[in-house]
Amino acid sequence: MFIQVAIDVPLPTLFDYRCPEATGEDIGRRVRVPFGRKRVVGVILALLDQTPIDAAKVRVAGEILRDMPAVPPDVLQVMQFCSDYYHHPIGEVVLSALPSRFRKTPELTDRVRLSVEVTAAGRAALLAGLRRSPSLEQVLARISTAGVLSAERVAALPPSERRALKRLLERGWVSETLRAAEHLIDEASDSVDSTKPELTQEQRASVEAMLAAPPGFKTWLLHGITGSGKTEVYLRAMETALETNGQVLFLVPEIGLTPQLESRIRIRFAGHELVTLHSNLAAGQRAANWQAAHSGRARIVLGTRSAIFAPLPRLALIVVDEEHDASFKQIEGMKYSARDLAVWRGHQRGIPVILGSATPSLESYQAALSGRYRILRLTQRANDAPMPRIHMVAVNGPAASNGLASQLLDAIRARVQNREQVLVFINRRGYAPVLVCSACAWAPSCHRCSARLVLHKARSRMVCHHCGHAMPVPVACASCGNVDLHPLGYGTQRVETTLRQALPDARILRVDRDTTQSRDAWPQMRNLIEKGEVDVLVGTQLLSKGHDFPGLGLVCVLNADQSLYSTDFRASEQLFAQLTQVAGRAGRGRIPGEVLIQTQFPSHPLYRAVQEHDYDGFARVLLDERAQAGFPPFVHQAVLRAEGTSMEQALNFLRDAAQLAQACAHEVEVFDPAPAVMERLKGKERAQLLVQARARSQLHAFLDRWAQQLASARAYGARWAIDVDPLSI
DNA sequence: AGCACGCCGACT
DNA sequence: GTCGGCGTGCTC
Repeated sequence: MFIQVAIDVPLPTLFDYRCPEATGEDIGRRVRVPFGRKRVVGVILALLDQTPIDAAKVRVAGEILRDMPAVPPDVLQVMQFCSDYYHHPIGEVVLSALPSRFRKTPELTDRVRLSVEVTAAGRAALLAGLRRSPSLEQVLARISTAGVLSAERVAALPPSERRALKRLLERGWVSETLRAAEHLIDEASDSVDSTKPELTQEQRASVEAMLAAPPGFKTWLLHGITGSGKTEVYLRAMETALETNGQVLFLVPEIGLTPQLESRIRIRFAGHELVTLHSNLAAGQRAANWQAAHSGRARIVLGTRSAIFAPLPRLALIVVDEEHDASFKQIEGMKYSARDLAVWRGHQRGIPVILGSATPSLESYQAALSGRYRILRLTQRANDAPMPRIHMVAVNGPAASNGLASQLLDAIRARVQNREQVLVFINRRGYAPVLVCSACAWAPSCHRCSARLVLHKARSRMVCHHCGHAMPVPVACASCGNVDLHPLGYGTQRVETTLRQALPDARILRVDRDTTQSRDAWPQMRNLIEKGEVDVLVGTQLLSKGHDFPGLGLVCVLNADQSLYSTDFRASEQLFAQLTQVAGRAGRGRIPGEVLIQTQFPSHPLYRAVQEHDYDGFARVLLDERAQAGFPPFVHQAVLRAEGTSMEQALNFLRDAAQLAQACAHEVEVFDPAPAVMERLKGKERAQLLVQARARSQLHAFLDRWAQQLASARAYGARWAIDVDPLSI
């Protein structure tokens, strides 16, 4: 008996091993195998009676790791589909979709351990004191101070303390099941009414439409304006799925940004176990949560894109919230779209999928227009709050009064005096994007990337936003020696400085990647915002996503115009979505919301559409343009990306690839190889080649042939990968 | 990707 | 004479 094993190497093949003990039960299980001169862990994908591999080459498999549950067949099928569709090596797909715990070679004694934390009973015991068992008390106190003792630290405990931990577990003073947000329930259940809110008419219509649909696969596009209560519709649909003992997979762009959503789901379904799956989890906890999903114990899995690979034996519903968000598309490694896979998996399992957004992607919207998805609309805000009023503030040239037009400063001042909160949104961090020589226009740039270094005054450094490279701020021009270097343009730091000068008494908080780096920085900031201890928030897109700040009355948007110059055909779609989302943060409480967009082009059709909250009209205009110009969703694209130490390497490979493509392309348009928009990135020269076709089937028939030829083509030392359905080209 | 083998330049 | 550069080739 032979087994076919997926191994974490960038090769498009499985590897066959002799394995007499393997049975059908072992498909999806991990196995220790010799590979080259190493021993690695792979996953068994198939059993074979015989192998076409040369008998002398076939080696004997090691131990099958039966302590872990097998990856179920439907998940293996999703992985196989990914490998085929995205042209990514099967071994990397399988192993990268598993929790990291399951990827590496386990030691014989290394079982997955759960993180532990002190229970309510444990806290009570600790308060009462454990005079007769000092060692128990000591360990209990340590876990209590640590909050959570990670699986790694549990494993590292000395034997005596391990024994103590075992007794604590037996007494129920410490619990093994880690529920990171349990405290949220405690906190929130005091203040939040958890009864179900009344549905608005539109919400009820949406819920009823879903209930009335015949069981089985269907994709619903829930198009609900900001504040219209999409979440409540998800919750009702989840209720139905949970009632019939099903499991729900709930995908979000990022976890941690909006813990309100997590606590809301936990509160509503307090009787059902919820686990999260995302990259910020400790390895042990992620493995434990994966197992909870696999066993069916976890009834709700709330996760980011990689959670699409979670094993869910009784999966009954998939929700993709903010489906337009670009973070559902992985841009490194296997470049999959979790949103598209969600629809595939819904079809595979014969269950409904809900894609929700205030600004659906044009792909999803077109699918709804064509009848492939069914659209559900929420056009009214749930709590009768009016939509924010949006005004354009015209400025002449980008450098209006230190970044902010006086009209904006006046409006901010008025709101702050009125004890309302203000959000100033600028999609660029740092102080100024360029530091330029006033004599010869020289500006420091990154030596590893084709990008200017950004001035970070707070750190006194020049920083590359692409590779992280940082250097001291130059005192003189490297080209002409002139000492008069001045910052050009505006970032969050500079706007913060301007605001501090203009509003010396206001409490100003900057929220960007620089100020939220540490793990609990953002939760603390959110706490300050919620308690009303912040007057003005200055931040990047971190602040635009899904938050609910009831005290927020005014949103100011500063450098939106930048996107109007972009060559990316998706720039308009994304700018409209971003402005709509950020505008949606205003006036969610009792305060009527207002949005001021500072622009040089106040009558630009995009701004008009944002102002009129006219998603449908604008989406149709964009779709017409896309149809005319032959862009997605009316064509299907793939990009062959290559990188090397020189541009010639990359281009030579792509020129050969283009020739191969011409030879086997029917109905497929092959463009010329060209340097990437970001020619140099992290010290690598990059180029790309676009191919597109009218029909998805044509593109994929072509890609199958082409990828095979590319595998044996000369690479000139370049590295390459195919990006199917690229988001940016 | 790793990690071998393999064939040519500067060092104890 | 050896250490070490990265070019090519393989991993069941």
